[in-house]
Amino acid sequence: MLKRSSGTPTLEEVAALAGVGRGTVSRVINDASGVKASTRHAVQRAIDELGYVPNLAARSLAGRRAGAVALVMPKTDWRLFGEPFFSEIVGAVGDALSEAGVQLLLTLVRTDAERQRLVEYLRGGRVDGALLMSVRAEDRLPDMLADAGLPTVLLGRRSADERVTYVDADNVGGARAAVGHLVGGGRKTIAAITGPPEMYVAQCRLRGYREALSDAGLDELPSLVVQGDFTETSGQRAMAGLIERHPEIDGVFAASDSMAAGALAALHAAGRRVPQDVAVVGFDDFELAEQTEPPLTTVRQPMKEIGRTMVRLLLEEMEQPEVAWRHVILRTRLVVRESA
Amino acid sequence: MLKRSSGTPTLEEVAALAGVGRGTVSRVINDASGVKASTRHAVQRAIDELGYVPNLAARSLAGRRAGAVALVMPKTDWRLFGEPFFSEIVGAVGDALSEAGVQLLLTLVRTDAERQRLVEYLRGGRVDGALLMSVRAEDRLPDMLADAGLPTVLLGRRSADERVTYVDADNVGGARAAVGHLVGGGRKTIAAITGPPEMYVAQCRLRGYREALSDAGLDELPSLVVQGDFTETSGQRAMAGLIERHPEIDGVFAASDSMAAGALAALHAAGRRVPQDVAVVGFDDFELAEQTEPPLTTVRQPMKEIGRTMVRLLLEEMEQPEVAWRHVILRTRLVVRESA
DNA sequence: CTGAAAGCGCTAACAT
DNA sequence: ATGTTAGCGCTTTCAG
Repeated sequence: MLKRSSGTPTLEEVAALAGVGRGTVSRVINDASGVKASTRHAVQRAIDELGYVPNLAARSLAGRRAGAVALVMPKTDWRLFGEPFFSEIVGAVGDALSEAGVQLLLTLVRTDAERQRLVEYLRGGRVDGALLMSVRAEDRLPDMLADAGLPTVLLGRRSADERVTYVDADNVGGARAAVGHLVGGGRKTIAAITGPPEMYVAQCRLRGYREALSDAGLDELPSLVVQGDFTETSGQRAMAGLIERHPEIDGVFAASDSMAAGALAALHAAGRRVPQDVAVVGFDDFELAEQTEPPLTTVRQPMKEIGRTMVRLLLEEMEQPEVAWRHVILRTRLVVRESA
Repeated sequence: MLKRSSGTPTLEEVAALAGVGRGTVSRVINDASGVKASTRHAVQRAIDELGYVPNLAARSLAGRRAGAVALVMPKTDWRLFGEPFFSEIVGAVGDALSEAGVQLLLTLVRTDAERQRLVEYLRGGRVDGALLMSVRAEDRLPDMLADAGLPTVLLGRRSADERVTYVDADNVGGARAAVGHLVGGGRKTIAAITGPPEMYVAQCRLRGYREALSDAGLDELPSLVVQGDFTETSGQRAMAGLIERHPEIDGVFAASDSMAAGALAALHAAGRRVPQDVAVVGFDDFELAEQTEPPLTTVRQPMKEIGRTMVRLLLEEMEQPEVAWRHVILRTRLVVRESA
């Protein structure tokens, strides 16, 4: 960076103007105790007069915290940006960090070159920790960061055997509750529209479906399980196929709200009445679920809670590096929106 | 930040292992010329062996660039996240920065406390410059940063008299072209649905409308100009009112695509045929314009170009601080989508 | 309670 | 071509 040609005042200049030593100024700007009120005021006056702002590079070099954490997201998931999922998480993370006086930095990763630069950036001591969103199973970034000793927290896990600290929603339990709700409503033939099997979250939601069927003593028919990719279109297509093969279906569990919305569309198109003929439940509970006709019953993830928990874990690790990773699974909640 | 307990190797250790001085290592990691290939290799080997990553805080302290720039956006405009407007800009900015080897940091500002922290962060020498999006007229942030000597580039200007470097689209010219298109199509009674008058962009688009009318020798009827707030709902309401007062309207210029879509809805509701009875043109040209029925003719802003230009200006200012601010107004383009 | 001094890890100017 | 040296601005002992 171009030196602000003798422009920005330094701590030393403040000290000189205030007629104290630099140590004292340092204590004042760090709210350290043990400074006489009068000198504190004198220093503060000098700071204001000079418009002094501490140089953060120097500060972190000198051995304290960087005062910032990064929230990393793969650019492939940019669509997330517009979704409540993303904004709620970022909002919650931002709030929690804000309270802690930490600056939030969002970083996007797309190409390998960007990845490389990001790693150097993150490992370069300019952030105190990293929060990673929607990490793919094969992504090694979390390990690289964690191994480098950088406090790292994932949103969601990459596999059952995740070895980096993470926060996740109870996907199994949520799906189980959703399907349980269908069972409780007297549905006998319940289909599932799942997500990509290579995504752990999809596996979990499918497992929940199975467990619920098993709980209810219902048989699982393989042909009742169709794979989607979390998009609305895929849900629609999946449902259309299901209707054809299994006209007797009276309940559908979709592993995402978008797919549930798609399923709804396909059902309407096929002339089925919802929920009279077929009941549908989704997973995620974003605004989408309320906009459908009829509104969808869905499993809600506690976004705010997830964000705050991620920050809490991160701050704790920054405070006191943990030897082991930890994980937190947050409870989900079924939001029933049936007019039946 | 917790010191990575003697974990992370330093440049000095690399030098020792490679059996060279630190200056040499510095040259190698900075791709500086004038290092014998053999020693360069030796150093590289040491770097790999130790897993050395330069400490960025130290690097920026020592006087060079921070290697990062911030893209700041007010959190009030979060909705932008999902919009093509936002993602295209971020994409273009990211690409340009990526080529330059600079890390992009997105920062959100909401509360005053966050603002304050952001200023300290930005002025703290951890970024080489700042790009600001959708800044309100009354916002002093740009001046604070620019005055502090931090290279700063705005997307759009706050007023006619903007004193911070900015890149903007030719809003006047775009609106003029749009309305000119209506005139060319033989429309005689052309209404305008404008944006909030306190937003400079809205003023410019309104001015373009006026100039086009004037060019065509058409009179401007005050009651043909209605104010919206850029949302679809406001466009719909505005159009409904216009239809009532001026059933003879045969052309509509909306200062945003969303409002144009709203106007379209109102027209359909009123039984008007588009574009036979009434032609509508919008401004912005995001996907929305293609999804309406019929597709909207709109003024397209060159998002990619805007993003790249912002980065270019920023990098230039980083390279060589300008005494004066500069501005670039990019041409817009009318995208005609009329089946008439 | 406060001043002085010793670095943090790196770059850059100066020697060699 | 490469080693050496002097800081960058701050935090943090360690004295006083």
